[in-house]
Amino acid sequence: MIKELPKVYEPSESEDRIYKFWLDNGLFNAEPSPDKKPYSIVIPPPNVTGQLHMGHAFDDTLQDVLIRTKRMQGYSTLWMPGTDHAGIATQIKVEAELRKEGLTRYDLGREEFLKRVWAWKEKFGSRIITQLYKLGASCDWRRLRFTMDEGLSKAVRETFVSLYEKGLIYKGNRIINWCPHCETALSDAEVEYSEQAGKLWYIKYQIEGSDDFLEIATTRPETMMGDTGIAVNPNDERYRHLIGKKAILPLMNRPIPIFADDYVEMDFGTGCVKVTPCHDPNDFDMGKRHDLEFILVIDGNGKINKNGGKYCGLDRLEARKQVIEDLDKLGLLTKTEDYSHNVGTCYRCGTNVEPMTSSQWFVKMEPLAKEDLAAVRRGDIKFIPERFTKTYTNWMENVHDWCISRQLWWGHRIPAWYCKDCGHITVSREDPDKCEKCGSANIKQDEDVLDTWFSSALWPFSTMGWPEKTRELEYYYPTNVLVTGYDIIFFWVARMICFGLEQMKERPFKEVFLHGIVRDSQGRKMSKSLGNGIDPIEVIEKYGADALRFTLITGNSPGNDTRFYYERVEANRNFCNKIWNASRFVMMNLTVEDFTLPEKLSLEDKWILTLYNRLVREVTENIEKYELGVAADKLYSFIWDKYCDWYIELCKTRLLDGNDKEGSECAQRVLGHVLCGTLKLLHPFMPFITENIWQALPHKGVSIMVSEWEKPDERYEFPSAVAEMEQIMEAVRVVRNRRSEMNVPPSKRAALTIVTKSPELFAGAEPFLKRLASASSVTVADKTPENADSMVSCATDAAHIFMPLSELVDLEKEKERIKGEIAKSEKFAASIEAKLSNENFVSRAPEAVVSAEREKLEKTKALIEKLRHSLEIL
RNA sequence: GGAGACAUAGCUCAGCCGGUUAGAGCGUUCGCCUCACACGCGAGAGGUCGUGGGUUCGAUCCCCGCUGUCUCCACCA
Repeated sequence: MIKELPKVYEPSESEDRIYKFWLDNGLFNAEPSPDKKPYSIVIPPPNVTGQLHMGHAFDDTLQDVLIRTKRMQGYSTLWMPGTDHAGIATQIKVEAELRKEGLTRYDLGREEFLKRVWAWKEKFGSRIITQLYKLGASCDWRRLRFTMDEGLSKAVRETFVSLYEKGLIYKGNRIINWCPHCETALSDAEVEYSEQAGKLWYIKYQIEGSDDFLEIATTRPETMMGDTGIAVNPNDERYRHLIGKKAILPLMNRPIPIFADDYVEMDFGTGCVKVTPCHDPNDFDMGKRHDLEFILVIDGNGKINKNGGKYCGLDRLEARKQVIEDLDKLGLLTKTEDYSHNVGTCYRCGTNVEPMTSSQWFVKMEPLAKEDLAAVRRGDIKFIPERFTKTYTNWMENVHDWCISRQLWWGHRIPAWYCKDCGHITVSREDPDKCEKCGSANIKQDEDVLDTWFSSALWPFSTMGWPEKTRELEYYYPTNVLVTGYDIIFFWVARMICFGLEQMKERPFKEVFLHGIVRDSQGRKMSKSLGNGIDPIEVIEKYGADALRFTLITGNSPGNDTRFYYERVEANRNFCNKIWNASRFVMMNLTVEDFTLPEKLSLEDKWILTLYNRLVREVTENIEKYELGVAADKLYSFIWDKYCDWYIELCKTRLLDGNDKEGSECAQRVLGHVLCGTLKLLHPFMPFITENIWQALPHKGVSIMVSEWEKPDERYEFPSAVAEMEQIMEAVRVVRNRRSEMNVPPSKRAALTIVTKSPELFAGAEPFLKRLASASSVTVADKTPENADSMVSCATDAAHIFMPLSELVDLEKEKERIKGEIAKSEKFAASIEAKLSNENFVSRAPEAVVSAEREKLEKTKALIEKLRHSLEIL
């Protein structure tokens, strides 16, 4: 037993050692076991070459709390770890490295480039994992998966092929979002809209065969070379006569049809819309409806192509300038207005996204979404907090087909081969060597890879070995809960539900526990560009993982953002220190070998045990309901305000008096029992310090993390002891209060005379009053002492306490003070009386509420009576 | 345009789906080196719970309107 512990807890000295101890003993390992119930969580896979940021720390702490709790509750728990290849993000990083050498990926070629990326992955792939060690994450690391592992790649391929066979994946030439910087298509979810200052240009078009003009307004003149029509509202009187005629497209001098479409708003701009089917989603639809020509004028690199006439080769922004200038010269530019509008940007690089038609692969969402909505409506999948159900259903109800092909090299290559002879596309589970239709060997694989989120969508089952039928899948699937931020509901959560239901015919998780974003102390998002990110590893090194974890868990509620303050980390570091010292105190006084509770318990033992029982019940319940912050708060206040501030102090009487062996041992057992139990309840939140202390205390088993979760024990419920103890505590408080008001130092002790109807109780409390209320002696009396007029008094509802310190007090001021207290209590009593005299209240409120009010009134009256008496004496 | 969240002490937030003399951390005031802890102990000050209605015996909590802040979705060229 360690008795010489340092006064200040130093987390850095033990955390790594403890983590290694857990690893060495295989305590994180998950095995399907028939005699246990399964509990599983898959980690939201971080980018393989990324670093741990506060968002991960938050997300993973929440998961670790749940996993550790369930493990202690006897479940066979699997926390499945892994990393994501993060297509665009990783490729961008490696390309940036290449650029330093003056190279592009095209210089290297596909194969060489991929070698580079793999090397990059080897170099940085383990960094984030070891950072998770620091946090205390209890994942089964033997099972670490990567989205581009062989097995997971097989899952991706199987899914692609089977969806293709069902007609749920198709290739089509449709309008998509294109990032000219990343040079790839993006899905709708990958586009972030931002308000940008722009201009609205008004341009004159001549009507064919006439001297008349019509005017259009546009924010994007650079696309006009691709215009193939002009639309007006069918009800617009101004333009009705032009419908069916043609206008001459300026600069290109090409006649384009004028037609009517409901889409056009009459009161915006001029009421005439230039239609560019290849570069605007709405125009694309109109183009289809009215059978317009489709002319692509912007290339993948954001430059105008050969269809753009003289502007060919110009960057889109340069082209815009030129077009405006030319129109102005021709006298066709009539007006320029400032106009602020939402522009789509790439979520990875921030570049303005270019809508354009392109031949891409899509997942047909409509038939899938039906099931996805039904599962949530049935309650098979529950969102916490519930309001996110609506976010999800709104999105699912309006979901568009998902563009899944990316013009990147890093990722899962699309398993489709094009026949150069017959044009047939062969999509296959095994690499084909000939066209499945015409047998030609002249086939070539699609150059593109799949959206990163395609493989992420399979994560809950691909990590467990699917498409093989594995023990893990059988036992741990579906997972119990998915823990993630509300910001990736669409990217990930919705798609996992989609593919889980489609491929497994079973939901991927039963519950989705959503949290918010960790912001800086000013409420700003932490970001690289602002430089306001806080590195969790630095926080851990300085304050310990437990303090960081506690900071992330407390002070917020599910689904809400939270701000990060060093002051809070410090407060929680102090809490660790408090636990450390309380434990140190217990150990310093230890002579018994175990913490079996004795038959005969003291009042204060009954009090703390009752409160402890309540704590066990509530903390367990709170965790069950994902109210982790509430649970943590309760542990904090129990340990600090109840166990340390009162119980330890009360125990000192028995522990330090020397002659009371039985009492001392009883106190030790209760102290130890409650401490051990509280450490267990705290362990999911603060795994390191609890293990550290638990190891130093008498214990059974290898580790606190596999010890049995506490259960409430009805044998230790003592409500009347709690009430009695409260009376004593209240007496201590009022005496302290009086002394403090008079500025009496603790060293100046005073003889107390207590007038009470519970003489035994207060006589028994003598040691407590001596220790905690600076009493030199305690006399219990049944009536006011003779010399009360020369004493200072204070009162609770149960006790009238006198102490001879009157020389320290101004009599008149004392009278005023008492009068004030009486007034306050009388006001309170009056409010209760008002309630109780209300017929409706007495008859309609629950009996328990009414009797509680009656009791309150009685106590208040008892207090007032004593205060009045004090006043009389003076 | 649609949806949602938030508005509680100087600051940041809790308040566990109606009954509390409304809580915490930090900050602040006063007194303490009290034999676990000054990363501490004791005692205080500080809140018309945004606003106007409604439901109820009773509303910080439920419903409706308003004001303010924020977020997401859609996206009018």
